[in-house]
Amino acid sequence: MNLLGGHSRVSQQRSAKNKKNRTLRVRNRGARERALIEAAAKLFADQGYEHTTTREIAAKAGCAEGLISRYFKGESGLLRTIVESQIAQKPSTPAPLPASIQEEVRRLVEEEVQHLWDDREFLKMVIPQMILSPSLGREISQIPDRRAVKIVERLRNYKEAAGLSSDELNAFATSIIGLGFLFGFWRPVTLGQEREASKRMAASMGAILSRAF
Amino acid sequence: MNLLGGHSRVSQQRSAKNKKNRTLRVRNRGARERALIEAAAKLFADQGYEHTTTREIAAKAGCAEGLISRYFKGESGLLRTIVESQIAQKPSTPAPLPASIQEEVRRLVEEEVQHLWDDREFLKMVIPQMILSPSLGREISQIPDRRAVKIVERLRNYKEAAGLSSDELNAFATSIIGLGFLFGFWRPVTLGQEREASKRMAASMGAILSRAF
Amino acid sequence: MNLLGGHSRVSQQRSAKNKKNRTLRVRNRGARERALIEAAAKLFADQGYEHTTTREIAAKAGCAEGLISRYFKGESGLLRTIVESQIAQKPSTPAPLPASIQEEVRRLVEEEVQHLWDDREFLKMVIPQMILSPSLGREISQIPDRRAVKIVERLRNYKEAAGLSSDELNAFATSIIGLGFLFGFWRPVTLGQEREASKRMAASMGAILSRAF
Amino acid sequence: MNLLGGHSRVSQQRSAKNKKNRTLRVRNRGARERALIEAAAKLFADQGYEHTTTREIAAKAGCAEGLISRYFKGESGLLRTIVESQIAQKPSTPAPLPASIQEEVRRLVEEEVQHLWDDREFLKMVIPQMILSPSLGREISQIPDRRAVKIVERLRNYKEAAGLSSDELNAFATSIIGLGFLFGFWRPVTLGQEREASKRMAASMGAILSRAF
DNA sequence: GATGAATGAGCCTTCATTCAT
DNA sequence: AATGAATGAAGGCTCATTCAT
Repeated sequence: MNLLGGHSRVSQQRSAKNKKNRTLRVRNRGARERALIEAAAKLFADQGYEHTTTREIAAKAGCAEGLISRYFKGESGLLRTIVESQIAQKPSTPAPLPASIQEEVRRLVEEEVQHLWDDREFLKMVIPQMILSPSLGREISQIPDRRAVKIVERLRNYKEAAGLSSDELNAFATSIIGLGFLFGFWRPVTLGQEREASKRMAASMGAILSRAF
Repeated sequence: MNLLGGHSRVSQQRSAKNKKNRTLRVRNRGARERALIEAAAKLFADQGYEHTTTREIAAKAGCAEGLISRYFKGESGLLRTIVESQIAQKPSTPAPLPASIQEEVRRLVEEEVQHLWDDREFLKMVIPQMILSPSLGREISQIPDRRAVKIVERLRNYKEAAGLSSDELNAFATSIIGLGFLFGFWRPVTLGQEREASKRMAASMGAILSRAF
Repeated sequence: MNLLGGHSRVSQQRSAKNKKNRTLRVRNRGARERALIEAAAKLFADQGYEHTTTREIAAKAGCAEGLISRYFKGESGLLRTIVESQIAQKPSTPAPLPASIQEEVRRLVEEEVQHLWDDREFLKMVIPQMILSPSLGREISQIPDRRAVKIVERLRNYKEAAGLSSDELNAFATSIIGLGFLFGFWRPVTLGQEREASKRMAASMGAILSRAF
Repeated sequence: MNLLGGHSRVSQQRSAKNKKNRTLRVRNRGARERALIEAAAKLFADQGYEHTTTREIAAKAGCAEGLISRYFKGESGLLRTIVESQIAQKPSTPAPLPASIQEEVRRLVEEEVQHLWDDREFLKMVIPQMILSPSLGREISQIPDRRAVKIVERLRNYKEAAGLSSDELNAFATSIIGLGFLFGFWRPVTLGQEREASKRMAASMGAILSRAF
């Protein structure tokens, strides 16, 4: 009941009983945002974005549900924030070049497998959204494409790479990335193959590919 | 029989028990089930299972919403029915063996690319669910695994295949399937790469792989 | 937990316990719509549109909240429906013409006062919305404008009306409507004047106006 | 002093108790209060009280949201402050009496129309609340009632007014106020009639009314 | 004193399922 | 057998207020 006698829809004066057993408030926006992002990323990966409620995210992050809307403009904004920060991620320092291209190919395959496995939480989270939204897919494709460019550059350091045209080299690098996806993420995570078996298969295939030179 | 035109298993179970008025009833029920399956498969692929309402499915199929619960025990049963019928699908007739293993490898890659492209609607539909449900992933992994076995069998017809161990051959076949997935589905559909570019990359890679022998 | 192991956001299978103590379902869409309209009109008038929750409307109408969205496209659609049906209302049968224009003026004022009093629930409901939305105001202004035209027509039946120009006659009729609004609605309902006092004032003013001829 | 520039009663109460640093503090607090009142009055009139958030008010006033609770005991207190200051408003200096009562009646109508037009922002703000709260309506009705008394007093200066009883005179004055409301606020602001057309209608009606004497 | 981060109750809406017709 | 009206349990979001800083 407000000033004018009407029932206010929103302003129900918080009664005295709420003063007790209230959680201590902390003021730290940055930490709250990070907690929400972390909680959401985990839940999105585990249950899927569609099955994750803002209630769950807030509970896991230990803060109020309303902050999701306020900080990220809604649940979808939270997803977008996570995706964008992942896309913007800086590349790691490159490994030293092995002596032979065969060695390098094997190493690349192994590295990609590991990399995709490390990113599995992110992939589980975004793949359903990529399928729904072509534009998101295109945005995310920057990640493997940039990696492919890096691989081509590395392979060009070996004289044997001269035997392949630019397009072939590009297809080769893209395929290495793809095999990383396949054996690092797709088969172990999505198809449920045992991870060690996946890695062995990848290593076999790396060895076979290295013979292309 | 393709996914979207497949006979529903439910309709086959039920068709026997209607003794009277059989022709009419069977035709009606079967037709309705097929209409629902077809409508659902299209909508699930386009909008995702999570964003497809039973209302939409019924509207597109031209029948009442309640039938989804009645025939398929709910929306999820409809998805299950579709997935199961796809898994149970009979393999198509194999192509004749080319003269050289190089030719065969190139052909296999191309065939896989085409195959995964043809199945893109199904994949778009199930991938988000596979990520959510390891058991579904394991079930679906039967499909590529059976194909890999077939590929191994075919490659064994060439003497050059003897140079690879059984594990290597298996990894090789699995990788071919994976490249089919990569260039037939993943890159064109999910990452938004132009389909022809994807096919060219796949052909390049097929050529490179064929040199492994 | 659904088919795929994920938690469905919406499809929580209704457990068996709900089968008991469920209200009997009646299938009568028209009656439901009318009940909702009636309940909403009353609540909107009493508490204001902004302070009326769909929960309250549904409870008062004795049906499920979701129907408001389904039938009227939301709470606002319910308001729109009510307003439109009021605007479209057929005019009542006109009273017989009194012998003198003086009598007619007094009668008109009285009639308008009564009319606006009768419509007070509707006015209480729409006025806040009219103030918010100019377009709604313009739409609703059709009601008094049509009434003013009718009044002008009636007055033209008396030779004394010839003493007023068309504009004057129009202003006169509009003022009669306005006095009806003033003493029939505004003062008794909004300013809290005692209704009988309002009516007496209106009668006084009617008498004074009648001397204009 | 106009509504939107009026001194807050709260600020005057508080201004005394700050002994130290008075000038600065008083100026700041008073200025903030005035800024909040001004911002709120504008927003309440434009969007309605119900649709105005404290966030918006604070943003427009250029100060912190929390001050609304602190200074005015919440958003509703802000509205109450505005309304009370308007009700308490001093009457303006009366115009000189024209030679004829006819002239005076025409002048009064015109004056009222202008007056209600000037107050339109205030009316847009309070009308929805008046409809919700009879007590607020009664409080606000002081404003037109006091004006009606003033009009009666003025009319009594003319001998022609003696032809009307006290009640009639009162009804006449109240009707003039009502026509001011009708043509100065209701029709142009709420019904969307063009303002000049409203004024012309009012002038016509003023002329007609003046013939009552 | 002033700020604005944080709270959390409550709102409208959606939608799979049920069941009277 | 088929329909679609009705249900009701969440879900995301808003926003006045509180209170740590």
